Amino acid sequence: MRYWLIKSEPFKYSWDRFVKEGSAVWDGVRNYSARNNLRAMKRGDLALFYHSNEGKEIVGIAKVVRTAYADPSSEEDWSVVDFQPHKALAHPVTLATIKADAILSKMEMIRQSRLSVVPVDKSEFDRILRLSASPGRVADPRSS
DNA sequence: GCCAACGTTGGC
DNA sequence: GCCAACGTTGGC
Repeated sequence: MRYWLIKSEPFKYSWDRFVKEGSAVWDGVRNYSARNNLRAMKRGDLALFYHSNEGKEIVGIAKVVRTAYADPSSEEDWSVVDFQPHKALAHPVTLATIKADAILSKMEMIRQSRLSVVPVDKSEFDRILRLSASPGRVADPRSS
């Protein structure tokens, strides 16, 4: 089981709409690294759902329900993956929190800030979940 | 194969 | 609205 992070501008496609519709074809990815990440996803993998531009926070978790297939919105060699909502975060985890955290500030999403589909380590994923359980920040284990 | 020009993403 | 980072394109 692997973990990922997928980005969406809420004005284009929001978490709320994703939940309302019950599933999403993740199309429109036009970057080779992002495409390769999509292609590496397996059924059941979990992806953090991040709102870029507006919000700048992780708001929920999506689950891969269909692995990569040809993007119907393109004649070229692009891929899509189907997701279903898995769980909303009780409290969104903001970019500011991520950047201020010793573990999370090393995330690929920070290193490669423009990439819309990035891998996430299990330790990072677990920490996001912990932070999302309560409002505000949770003490960094390394600093205690 | 190099690199300048340009477009896009996304944070600020 | 600006700009940094980075990917892509195309001339040479």
